[in-house]
Amino acid sequence: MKPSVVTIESTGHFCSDCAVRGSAVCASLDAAELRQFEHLGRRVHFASGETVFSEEDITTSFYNVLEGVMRLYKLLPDGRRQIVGFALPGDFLGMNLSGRHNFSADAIGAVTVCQFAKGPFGRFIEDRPQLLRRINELAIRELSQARDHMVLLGRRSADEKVASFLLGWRERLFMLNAPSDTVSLPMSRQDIADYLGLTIETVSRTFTKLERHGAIEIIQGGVSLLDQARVEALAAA
Amino acid sequence: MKPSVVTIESTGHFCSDCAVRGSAVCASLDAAELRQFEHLGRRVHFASGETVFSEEDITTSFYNVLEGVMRLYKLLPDGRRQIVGFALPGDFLGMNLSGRHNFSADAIGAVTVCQFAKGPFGRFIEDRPQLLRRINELAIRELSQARDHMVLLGRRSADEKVASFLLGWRERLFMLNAPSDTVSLPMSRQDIADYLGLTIETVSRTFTKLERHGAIEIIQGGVSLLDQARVEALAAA
DNA sequence: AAATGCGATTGACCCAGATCAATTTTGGTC
DNA sequence: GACCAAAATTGATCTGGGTCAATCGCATTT
Repeated sequence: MKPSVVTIESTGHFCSDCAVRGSAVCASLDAAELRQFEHLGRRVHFASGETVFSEEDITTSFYNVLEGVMRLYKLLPDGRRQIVGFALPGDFLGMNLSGRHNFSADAIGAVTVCQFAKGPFGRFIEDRPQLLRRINELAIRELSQARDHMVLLGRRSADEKVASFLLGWRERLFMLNAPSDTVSLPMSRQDIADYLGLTIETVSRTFTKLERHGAIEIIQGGVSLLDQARVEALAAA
Repeated sequence: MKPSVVTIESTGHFCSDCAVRGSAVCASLDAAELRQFEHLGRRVHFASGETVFSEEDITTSFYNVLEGVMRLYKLLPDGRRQIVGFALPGDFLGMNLSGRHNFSADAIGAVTVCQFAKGPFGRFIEDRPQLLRRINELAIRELSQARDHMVLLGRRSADEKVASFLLGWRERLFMLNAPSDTVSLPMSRQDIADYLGLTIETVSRTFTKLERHGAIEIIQGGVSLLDQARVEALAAA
């Protein structure tokens, strides 16, 4: 979907009371640095379905997700799509070598990001190895997740893929805030399919199968984990 | 395979005439720093099939590949294997967050690495942001490769997987040294299968098919690219 | 409350790639 | 150069998940 209305808030927000203060890149900054940092970023809102940046776009900004969920994906020339990850509040996007993004990102539901212009942000990092170290840390974590996902894509069955996805997603939501055995799934079945390397039909059938076996209950906007042990068994660690 | 004979050379080597001087982490160091750096690493040899480190091992060292090829892989409890990458000279291994490796690595053929103890290396980085930046650069490059590989694993057909693999591997060898349309494949068919998320039979059949179509010739220890355009077409970039 | 439209589900059928099972080729080794 | 073991190839068959094609829900609009 193409961008339509983007809202930019210029003022009125402070890093010190930012929701992702503790988990994002900025976690590595002290109070004084944070005040300077504040002037670098601006909050930007995206409506559901809007594209935040596209693969092969020149990188002009870095983004810190504040609210909402984004899908990160790559397309093949013939339209096949692979979702390489979902971004949640606290995730940092935009790192690259070539000066171009190497995946596209769009909003699933309403999204707020903290946007940093590349130049000023780069200069700010320059003499703050702490921040660089933090960014490195995030990159290494993502790398580890990426490798786990390769195992899933290359070597797991459809049942295992869906079960691991549910557990992994639940875990990520848990890390953020809401402890809950009802797992909210803001993304579409097609998104899940493109994340797991399956078709939408297979994802749907697998959900239904899990429900028939009493492992989950499919509810509005998500699922309820009824029998976590069973789902874990299916995920086959 | 378990470690058997590991040869350690304590002296007699200098970073300044190291084969990977220009491409590895050390590329970010100046002559003076290089002399200090020299004392941190030691060259270690591994014989074919030996394991350099295993997943879940406590990280005690970082490694810089100097010579040879390594397979990097993860295993599922039931033995299914996914190769998450191949390491070539210049590659840097061992970065992680948890203090444990998140994949295993073993030698394909004879391998020489430059091994750094975690502590001293960490301290050396401490006040050298240049080096940290270099490591970050390498991590980001790997992340980009990992995402490309997710697309391959999740959304490409067997033919496309094999064709892209051949082109990608040829490209990596090209970057290193030997410009050549004969592509050396030091890894086994099983390794290729576990890298591409296929079975050994499918890899073998696809090679044969490519050969029948005149796109490649299967030779001792590799293949010869006869019709690169055709292979590229199959890879469907 | 009927109409619309899109996401999700379900069913019927198919096929790419897995599995199972022999060979064949290659590389050592005595 | 005969022998053996491991790797690779090839063939026959099977099947998990894809493809094609209807519905089925709902939420939104009129």
